[in-house]
Amino acid sequence: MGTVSKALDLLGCFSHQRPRFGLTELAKLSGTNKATCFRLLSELQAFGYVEQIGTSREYRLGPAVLRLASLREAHVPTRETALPVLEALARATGETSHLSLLISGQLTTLAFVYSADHGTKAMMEDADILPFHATSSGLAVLAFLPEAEVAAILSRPLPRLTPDTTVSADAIRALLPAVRAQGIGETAGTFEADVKSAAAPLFDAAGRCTGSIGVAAPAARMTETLRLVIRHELARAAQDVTAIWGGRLPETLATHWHSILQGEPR
Amino acid sequence: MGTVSKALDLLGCFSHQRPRFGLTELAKLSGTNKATCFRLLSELQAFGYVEQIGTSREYRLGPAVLRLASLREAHVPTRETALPVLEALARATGETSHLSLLISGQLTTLAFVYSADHGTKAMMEDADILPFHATSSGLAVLAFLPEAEVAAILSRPLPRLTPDTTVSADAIRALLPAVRAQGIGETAGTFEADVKSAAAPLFDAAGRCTGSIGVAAPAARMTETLRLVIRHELARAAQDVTAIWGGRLPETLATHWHSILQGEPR
DNA sequence: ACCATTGGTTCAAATAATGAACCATTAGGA
DNA sequence: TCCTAATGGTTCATTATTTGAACCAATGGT
Repeated sequence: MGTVSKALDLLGCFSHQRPRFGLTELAKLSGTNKATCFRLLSELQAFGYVEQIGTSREYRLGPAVLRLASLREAHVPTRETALPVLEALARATGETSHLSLLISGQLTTLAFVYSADHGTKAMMEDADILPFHATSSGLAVLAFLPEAEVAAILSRPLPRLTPDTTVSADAIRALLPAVRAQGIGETAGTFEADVKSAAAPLFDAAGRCTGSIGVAAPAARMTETLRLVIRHELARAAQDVTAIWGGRLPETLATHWHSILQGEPR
Repeated sequence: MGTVSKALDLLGCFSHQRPRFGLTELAKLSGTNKATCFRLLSELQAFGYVEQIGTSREYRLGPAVLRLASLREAHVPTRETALPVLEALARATGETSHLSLLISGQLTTLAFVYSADHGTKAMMEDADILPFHATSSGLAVLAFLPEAEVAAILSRPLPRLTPDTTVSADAIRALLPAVRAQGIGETAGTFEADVKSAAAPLFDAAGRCTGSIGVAAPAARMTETLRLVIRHELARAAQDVTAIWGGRLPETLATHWHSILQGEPR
């Protein structure tokens, strides 16, 4: 593995749950030698990608990442262009809508919008990484990924996050044909015990699946009626985002979603 | 130089002016061998920090940078907390306010706010890199940087951007004591011919200068009255941002700004 | 049909990365 | 107060990776 990859691995260690690290701590987590980790961090620090917190010596992400993100959004406004669709989706369903991007084999939350309709709602955080096997977004993406990538993902450990999490790779695989046919993945309590959700895949210009758009609701509110509304709105929203991003739907999906949109008027 | 630094240099090559690159192009610009550049890009691509544009083979920044920025802002809300101050500053002065951060020796625009008061205004872009010698922000920061860093910055070429740009290092140095005493740097037409601007430095918890906050206006509108209003509002705004970020002003500055705020009521 | 340029690849030579052991500083507890 | 056990940071001989000139294949313009 290249040296650069190790440095980027270090950046990947940061998360909402662990936003700062001591040197030894990070070395342990990333599996690098302490001296190596130190040298890598020093280089990242020199460029402002990490910084040390004032008095303590812990490391956290530095301001240089803001510049890159700003440039990326200015040139390829991914988040900005998807937000209006997310807002419409949250409004139409009365539930939390969210959008995830497939980044380097990981499904990363890029944006979300809450609905103001209810006192309770499914909560989300930007930049969180979603497990493929336990989320509707994960299933939606898995169903449209090349077999090689699916195999790679399902060969990793599939942790049990709730009593209902599907932890067998074969069981996950068995779900995918239906997801592929419908163009929508659904889960119930597999990620968070009291949340049910549905999600649809997104595609790039080459027709590759690059992410998903979803809706999550407290289990108690997910009636069959709401479920159908969500499926309807998701088909529309996924088509919209894919179109805005200049993507292209697989033929079969375009057809099936068309029928969903015709058959179940809002 | 470490390999990681070379990879980070590649990321640093991206800008508003040049948001995508062919391989050969980027190799030339970054001064790396084409093979090296390719290998580095491949590693960055594997992690989603760059991506190749659909049909063409050009590279651009990838979506992974969005995740990092999102995490950084969630944990250290730099931009978000400064924006209200920028808005107040733009409102109070009727001109464009902006905030820059010292990142890895470069002064980087983090945020800006336009005023709706006039049909013309000084234009800005996020993530742009400001030349120290030609901007009020640059002078404000230079005046409060350790001598070693000042020397490093002024030893680099100082390009003539307009007929009025100060291009002599000694001439820049001569300006700094006044800026240090006032706590405010000012320029007139040194960056963009028809823009005058003023800026004040920002400080971190250790009292180090980490950026600046400024106001830029079309030269024709910068009367002595407006200039005094801007100086007044800048002193306030810089104190506010420094306080919000948990920074500490140098003693002398705190005193001088206090007198500005007392002496020139709004 | 040609040439110029591009992205991408190869492999021996050169260089940089590695990691066990070490030091210095700090925090906490007895 | 002193001792212990962490921590962040450093060293340097060994090792493995990076490097770059030359090369290839593909594309596009003339």
